[in-house]
Amino acid sequence: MAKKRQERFEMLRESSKARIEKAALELFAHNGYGHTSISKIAAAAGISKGLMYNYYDSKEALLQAILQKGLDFGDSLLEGLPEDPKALLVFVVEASFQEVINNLEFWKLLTSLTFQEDVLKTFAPQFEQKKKEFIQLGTFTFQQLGHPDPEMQAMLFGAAMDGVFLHYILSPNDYPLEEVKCLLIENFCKKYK
Amino acid sequence: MAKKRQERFEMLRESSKARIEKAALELFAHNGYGHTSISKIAAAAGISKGLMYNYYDSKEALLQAILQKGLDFGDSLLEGLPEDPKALLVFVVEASFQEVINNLEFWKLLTSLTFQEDVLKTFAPQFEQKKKEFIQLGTFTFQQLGHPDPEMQAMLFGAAMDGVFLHYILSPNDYPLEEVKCLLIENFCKKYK
Amino acid sequence: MAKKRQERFEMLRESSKARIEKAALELFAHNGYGHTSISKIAAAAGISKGLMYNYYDSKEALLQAILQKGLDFGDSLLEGLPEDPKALLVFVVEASFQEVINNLEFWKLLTSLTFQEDVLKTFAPQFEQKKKEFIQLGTFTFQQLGHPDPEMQAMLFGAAMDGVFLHYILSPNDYPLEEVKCLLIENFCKKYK
Amino acid sequence: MAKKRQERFEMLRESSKARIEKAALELFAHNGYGHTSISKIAAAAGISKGLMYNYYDSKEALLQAILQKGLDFGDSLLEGLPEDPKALLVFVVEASFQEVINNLEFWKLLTSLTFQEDVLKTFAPQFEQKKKEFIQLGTFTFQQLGHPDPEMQAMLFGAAMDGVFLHYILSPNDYPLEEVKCLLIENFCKKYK
DNA sequence: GATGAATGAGTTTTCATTCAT
DNA sequence: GATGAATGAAAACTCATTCAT
Repeated sequence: MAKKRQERFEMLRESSKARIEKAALELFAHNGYGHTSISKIAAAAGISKGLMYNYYDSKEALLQAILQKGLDFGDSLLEGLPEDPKALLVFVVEASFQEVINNLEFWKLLTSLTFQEDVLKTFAPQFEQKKKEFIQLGTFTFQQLGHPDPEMQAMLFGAAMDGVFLHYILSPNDYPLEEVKCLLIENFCKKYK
Repeated sequence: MAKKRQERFEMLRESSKARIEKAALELFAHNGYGHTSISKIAAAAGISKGLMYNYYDSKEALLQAILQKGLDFGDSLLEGLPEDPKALLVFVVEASFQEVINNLEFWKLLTSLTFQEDVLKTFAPQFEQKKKEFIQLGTFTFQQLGHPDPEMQAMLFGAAMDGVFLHYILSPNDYPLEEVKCLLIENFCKKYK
Repeated sequence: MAKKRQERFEMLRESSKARIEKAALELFAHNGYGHTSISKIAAAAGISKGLMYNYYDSKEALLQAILQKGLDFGDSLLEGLPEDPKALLVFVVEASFQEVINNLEFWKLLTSLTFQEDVLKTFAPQFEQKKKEFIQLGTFTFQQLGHPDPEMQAMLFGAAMDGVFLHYILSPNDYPLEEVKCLLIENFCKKYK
Repeated sequence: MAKKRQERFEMLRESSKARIEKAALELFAHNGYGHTSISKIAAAAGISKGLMYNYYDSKEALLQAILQKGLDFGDSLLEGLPEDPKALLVFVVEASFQEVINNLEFWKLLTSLTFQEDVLKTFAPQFEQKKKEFIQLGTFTFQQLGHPDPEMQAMLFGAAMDGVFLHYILSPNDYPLEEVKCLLIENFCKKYK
């Protein structure tokens, strides 16, 4: 039947796409987007150069596909937040750390791309929106906790997390992530008189 | 002192070498190392492509020369430190923020290179050393201030600063650097019971 | 007769082969042979790329098949000619103009291929033969009409027709084909003293 | 002196550019623009592929440069026209034939490009303008010569010339250009009662 | 017959680097 | 020192063709 064939092709396609995206993410994260050639991706994925272009219009389109997948995945962070402000902050910290641990390569890639603005322009609006939401949530929560300058504290809080992630991403094997996380919680997730 | 580097620039201001490095730093910081061609650097510096190779063996050697200058800072940071632990932390924060403000382009470049391991490999040992010294100083100081886990607190402190710098570097015009700095001092530079 | 080709198309109308040739002719004529990919032809014909290779050995073989059909015309042109020399010339003009109008795309393609010698090399002998026959017929006719240099006049006559067709093919919507045809007849299809 | 060096470089550049344009025109005219790769041009010109891009931004820019040069050259056709209408037509015929003979390859290239509209879009306005001028001149002249439909006659006249050129371009060695030219003059450059 | 995933040779283009002057 | 013409390796991308199903 025709369906069988279509299914088979669908499977082939998905398997190849997955292989390509896996190889590309790995190489992009490790060597940088600019330093990773299609040839290397194809070699790592065990396919020919040309096949990539059956699935993605360009090298950049491949990157976009990888980023989109990662962003879809991370959308769930702000769901199911606790009501209690202290608990909420702790939850955000825990969830964020878990996400970075789980998708280390993706976050490494994303962070490295931050400095090549042109490649990220497609996603810039989405990022700005998320950042704003994060700051707003933080501002509101630090206000509840009695902080005198909740918005700035939210920014500092975000910066501290990003700083930790930066260090962790750069040497994930050595970094005492768990301990730093605990101190981060102690330092920020508390009543401010 | 940061003045050292400035002096060096002063001395070379009129020389081709200085013009090359100035143009290169600007372009590298703005457009990225990989996206900046020798042609553009030469044009911006007002010299010929060939002359570059009289001074530097390669594009990477030019980069290394630029980076080398940045390493002077760390040395000067740890000079003339106050005795008092609280004052010391405040001093380090103030000096670091000032350095990043003064040499924004250099730090933007350095941060962007963080994710191109190969390019930085020459400096990796030096950076590791500086980082260790910074952590040791922090550890000692937080101990003096009575923190129960001074080493981890030093790491968190360093991460928070780097996070703030990261955000500032990415949008230097919008970022409320001064306010965040004050909060950073309030949050970290204090007695811990 | 031109009907021959049409019949052939009728018979194959529903078949994949006819759909392929129809789509290919359209695309070749509009976008050029070189700029038309097999993928686009297959998509336009509603078949798979692979199927094309069941019918034709290569892209060029497909082109050759399309061109072969056009050669039928010349054969039919010289059938049923009037005896009277003036009437004969008028008949040739009318029939040729009608053929170009009816099969505009085919003639557009053929003309554009004129400048890609390699592609036409298969047909070069056939074309040469037709041209020679046409010139001979013209020579004979202009002789009957009393022209002092009938062969050269035949060549000029053929060139004038081809020139008109060239202009018409390049902007079929604007060109005053009918008026120019009338003048062509007036200028050439007459007694030369 | 600096001037000497600049002159020397200027000469080098011009000589390379001339070699490139000569090779390109030859190959474009013979094999078609699309079938001629940069590699082949470079090989024919005895230079490296890369050098082309020192002088032209792209393959298309090289083509444009070649076309522009040819058009500048052909601009002089309509200068110094005789007053007498018959003599004017003869003059146009003679000058046009001479131009095509002198720059055969250029005209072959230009004609072949007529069917790849996209490449010519830069020049389309210029061509339209020239064509219009030519038709207007012809219309006016045939009117002077007493032709009842001078505009259409001008179009036929232009078509006849283009047709002759087309045939000549396609087999320049065999074509009896001189004789056909004489007949063209006899047929068109005369009083129409 | 029919499909479309997969291939790989070929194309345009970029750019760090060399070198004759 | 200084120049910029010239090189060539490598990059992104295209597409006719093959082949397992």
